[in-house]
Amino acid sequence: MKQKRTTIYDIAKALNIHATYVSKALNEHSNISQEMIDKVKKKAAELKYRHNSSAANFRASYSKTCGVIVPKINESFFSNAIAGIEEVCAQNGHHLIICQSLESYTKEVEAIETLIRQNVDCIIISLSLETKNSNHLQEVLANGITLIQFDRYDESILSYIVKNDNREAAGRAVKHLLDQRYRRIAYIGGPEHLRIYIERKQGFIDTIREAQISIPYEYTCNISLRREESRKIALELLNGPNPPDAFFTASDFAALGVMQAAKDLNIPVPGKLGIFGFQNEEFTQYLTPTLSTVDQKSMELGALSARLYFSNLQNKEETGTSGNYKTEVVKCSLITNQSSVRSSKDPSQS
Amino acid sequence: MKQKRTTIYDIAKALNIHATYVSKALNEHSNISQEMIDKVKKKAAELKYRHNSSAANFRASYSKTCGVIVPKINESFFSNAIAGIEEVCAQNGHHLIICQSLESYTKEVEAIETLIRQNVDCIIISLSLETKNSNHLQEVLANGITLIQFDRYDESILSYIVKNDNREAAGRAVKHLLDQRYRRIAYIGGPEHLRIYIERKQGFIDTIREAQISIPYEYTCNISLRREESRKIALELLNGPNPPDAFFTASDFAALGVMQAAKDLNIPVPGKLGIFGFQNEEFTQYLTPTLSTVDQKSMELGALSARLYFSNLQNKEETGTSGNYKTEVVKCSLITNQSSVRSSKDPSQS
DNA sequence: TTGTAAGCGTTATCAA
DNA sequence: TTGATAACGCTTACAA
Repeated sequence: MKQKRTTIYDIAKALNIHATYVSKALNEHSNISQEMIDKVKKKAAELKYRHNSSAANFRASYSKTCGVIVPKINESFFSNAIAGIEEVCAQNGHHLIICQSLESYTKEVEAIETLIRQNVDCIIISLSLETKNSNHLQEVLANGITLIQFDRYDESILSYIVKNDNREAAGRAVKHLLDQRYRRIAYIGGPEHLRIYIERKQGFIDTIREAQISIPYEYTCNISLRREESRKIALELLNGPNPPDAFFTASDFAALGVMQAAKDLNIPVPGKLGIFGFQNEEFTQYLTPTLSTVDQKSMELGALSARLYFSNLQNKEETGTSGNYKTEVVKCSLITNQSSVRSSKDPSQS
Repeated sequence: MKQKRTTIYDIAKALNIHATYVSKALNEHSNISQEMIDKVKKKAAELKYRHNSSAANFRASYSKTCGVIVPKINESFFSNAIAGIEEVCAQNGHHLIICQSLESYTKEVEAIETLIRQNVDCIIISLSLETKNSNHLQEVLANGITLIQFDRYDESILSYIVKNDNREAAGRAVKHLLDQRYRRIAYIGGPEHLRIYIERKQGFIDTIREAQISIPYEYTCNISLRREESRKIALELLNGPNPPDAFFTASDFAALGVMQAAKDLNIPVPGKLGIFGFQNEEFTQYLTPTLSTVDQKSMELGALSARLYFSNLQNKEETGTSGNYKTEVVKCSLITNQSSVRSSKDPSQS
């Protein structure tokens, strides 16, 4: 159906030279007269020739394409990360094939399959919440494809990892809450088969311990971090015999649930309840009160992931050896908004 | 560097049959004994064979890939649209190559070039604000690639168009403001080389006229719809001799600017000033007051764009003819939030 | 400086 | 039922 596109053969025929030579001319190989180059290029333009990357890539057996798998494209953390990846890839003449796992392990496995079939040069992934098994990641490596995990990673896999200083950042957030005279701080965390949630929780626990405060058993929980689920948990705790006076959550969506719960119960934030999220989703700045959160630098996280691939690539070309896998850490910054900053009049509870 | 992947030749060698036959067996052609199919598949699994789509696609001269170009991946309207596109494409065994124009005409042209080179089967695009010229879109068609424009489209190009009922939706929004007893309604619109901004403005003007109200000259403007720019304009109008009592804007970001201006001037919203946006960006629901907006059904817009491609594809296969280009219209729904709903106590100004 | 051959992995087509 | 050939468009290596 599609009309045939112009190929180097068409140009060759028109100029009475060999196709190979056209290819060389277009690529400006040395040993080609400038005259010829100009002639070929002119004819190419005339015939509206376009380099067929898919043919060239096929021959060279690479695709100049990076596969990206994220749980959800339309979640600002991920769309920012993708924006960062896209920019770096574009700068390096690579393209992006994007898949979403929708937090499903099965879909994630399918996406990996697809990308391997597609012959992508590297796969940049942030794992779904459901992913507990890493055979599919092993497959990526077995196919000689560079694997880069960002944010939600599996430590048991030999790959590049780009992550935040989760433990430290969580610690700083909790420290901030303590400084604001909150004392009964609850933690809402994520599924702990994912390392980042262990790290964030650890930051929480360590910091509380350092302050020589004990944490009631029910003050820490691990959930799937959805808004509604978090709201329910917050309601339970706040209605309980020993309500917390602050929440630190491993996700802004969970924090949103807490905020909702506070509204349900008419508890003033930050006066009687401090809230600190994690992720720096776009909406945090629009809430009333604005939500304090940990800025994960999502765009930078994405960009760094891509850069890691390209620097490794360059290294490979120059030295013939692939660099060692390494873990890069992007330092989070705290965004202390209204939800966690008390005025001096606000009472500390005890 | 990359170790060679298993091909059908490897399987053929292992089984002492011809590669062609392996291909047929894997594709379960008729005339192949079930026994053979099983044998081949078993060996394929054993050797960890993976179909090389890029080789197959190259041979078939299609790529089973859709190119997507949006101004900004990380703007919820677009990331939702992409999510919709992705889902439909995945269902149909197609992949997505995603580019962002960052609202730059030059980048958009480059992206088109890239996608043509990549041999994508279709291009789904929402134009950059800078795009006034459509030669690059013409090129897409000239290369036999299906073109689908959504939201920000150029009417002069023969392509599929997926858009909202912009004029009607704008009319309904303005009608709502009138019903809420706002009378001096200003309009902040976008660059009018893009049809959608003409349409939205027309909806505004028509509705105001129908109500037999006259619109002061300075009440309508066309800008690039950025928050700061809009805020400045709103400040000017609100500080002017004849301040508006409501704003209808062609974008939520512009509405955000207006809201900011109202805060700057301590004008109560919605009491003294009504605001109605357009786009249904995620943040609108988190503002205080929540922002009324026109829900463009971004995910549906994206999904429909993709579906249009696949139904055309099917049609082509079945009848051998490509269907006529058509324009699909997605009906917006009004989300009337707090920013435009007055209590009965609020005075109408005159 | 220019030309030729070969091959990347797949599959449609024709032959046995 | 199985095998062989050729082709998709490009580029690398080598020959002239």
